[in-house]
Amino acid sequence: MSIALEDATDTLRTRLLGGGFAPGERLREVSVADSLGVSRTIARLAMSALEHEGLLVREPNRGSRIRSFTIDQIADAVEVRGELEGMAARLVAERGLDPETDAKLETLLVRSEAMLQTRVDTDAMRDEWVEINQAFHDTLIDAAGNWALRVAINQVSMLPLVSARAIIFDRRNIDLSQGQLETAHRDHRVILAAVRQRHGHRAEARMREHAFTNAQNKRANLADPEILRWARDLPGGPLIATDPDRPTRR
Amino acid sequence: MSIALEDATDTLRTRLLGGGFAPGERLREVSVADSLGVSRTIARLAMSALEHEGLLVREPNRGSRIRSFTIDQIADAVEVRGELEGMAARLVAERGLDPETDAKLETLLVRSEAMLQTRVDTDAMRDEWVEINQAFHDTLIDAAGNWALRVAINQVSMLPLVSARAIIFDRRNIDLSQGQLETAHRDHRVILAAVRQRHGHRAEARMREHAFTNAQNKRANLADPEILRWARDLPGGPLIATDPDRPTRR
DNA sequence: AAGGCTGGTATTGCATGCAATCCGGCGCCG
DNA sequence: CGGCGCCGGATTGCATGCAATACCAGCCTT
Repeated sequence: MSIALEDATDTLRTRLLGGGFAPGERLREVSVADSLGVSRTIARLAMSALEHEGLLVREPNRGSRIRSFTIDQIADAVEVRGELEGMAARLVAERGLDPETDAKLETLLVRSEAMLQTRVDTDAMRDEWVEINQAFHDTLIDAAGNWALRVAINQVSMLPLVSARAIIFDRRNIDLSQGQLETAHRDHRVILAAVRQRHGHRAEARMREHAFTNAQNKRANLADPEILRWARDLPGGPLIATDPDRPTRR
Repeated sequence: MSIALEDATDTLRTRLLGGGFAPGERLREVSVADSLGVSRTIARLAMSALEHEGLLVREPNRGSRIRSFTIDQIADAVEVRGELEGMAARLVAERGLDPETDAKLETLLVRSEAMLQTRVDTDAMRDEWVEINQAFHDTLIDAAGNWALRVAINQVSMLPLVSARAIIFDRRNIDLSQGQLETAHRDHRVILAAVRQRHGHRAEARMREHAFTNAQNKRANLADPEILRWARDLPGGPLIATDPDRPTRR
């Protein structure tokens, strides 16, 4: 991709995930092009890319609409991600961890532990936590050395609130939130230990559970109207459908 | 997508998978456009779509090249498909099979059994077998009712020789080939039985094994130069890299 | 003679213009 | 008064033209 197109795609994606448009809203090429300051061609290509990513649906001769996602769809996708990452963990365990990857994962976990010594209660800390979490998952996936697996995970992670970055912090109840982080961290520890011991099945099972917990938390959290309201500030949050059975139409 | 673009994309995809271009070859927009009888715009969009599907890689300002796939990459992708279809089988088992789906799967298996009464040794029969096989897998996946799972499977199945359609028949040894079909069919029978009994874990494990066997067969078969030569007639066959370490350059 | 630079050519990247299609409103006819 | 058909505006679909960039060959310099 060229630079202008890539910029336009990124900007449009961010705008979509950030709630620049209402779910179900129809996107007209000209307005997209104008708002991005590019030509219709570029806007069209960017929309095409986002269509492939699953954020837009294209209706022949009618242009594109924004997809909206139900909480169940999101949780389902998280479970799929868990299945795939479970496979990644299994593969790495079976094949063995090379020293650099091992060290990298260890460093990440040490950083997590350092953070957990205090409470993760500032935005900066939350951001750092997200980074570490993402890096841990990515490192493990890449270590599996299975290209198709990488692609599949990227595909599902593209959906809103599915990626390892999408962590919902409950600001009302810091203790609860902190507890979730501690649980997640323990999972990471156990997974890494299992991988080191070449326990493929255990690594897989634990990774799956790790994701399943996440999916269940999302289901439960997003059912809470107040948490849902916070979640709308997350990337993709605005795309959560309020009423699953009646997708927003114009 | 519009009609001209869709046609162009399909044609180009078929041509790529069919070996119209050498792996690693650079595709120039004008030549693609001319050969498809469309404008550069459409050619460009079609190439962009195939890039998202993973068949092309785009280098900035340098256009697109055809990806080539090593046997290992293909087998890896088959294993990923197996993992995902295993999940699908598990979900269906846990959630229970509705009567229509049950009947549909049963019908497919009965048809398979009828075919296995005689030898599957004509092209027409092989095609029918492929259809049935594909339908069985698709039905099960759709029954899982997990959209992200569907998307992920479609994504990996797009790669050459990965989909449930890509069955390599060894024409030299009909007995061997017939034996593979019988094994595959027994797998299907066991999977359906496990699903009916709501044995999620068993259904998953067997489906995974089913795919793993397939992946192993592909690894073994494609190592055989003669089978590899036949495989090149399958969709995507020509994209199999002969020498993994030295991707074809112009 | 070898290496670097420069100009030309081929190719991609982007914008705009024209044609095809669709949607909504109005009028006509039953 | 209601339904059907036609027409105009709006929007997408597609093609072409121009600009930018990268590749390559030949020359000039050292």
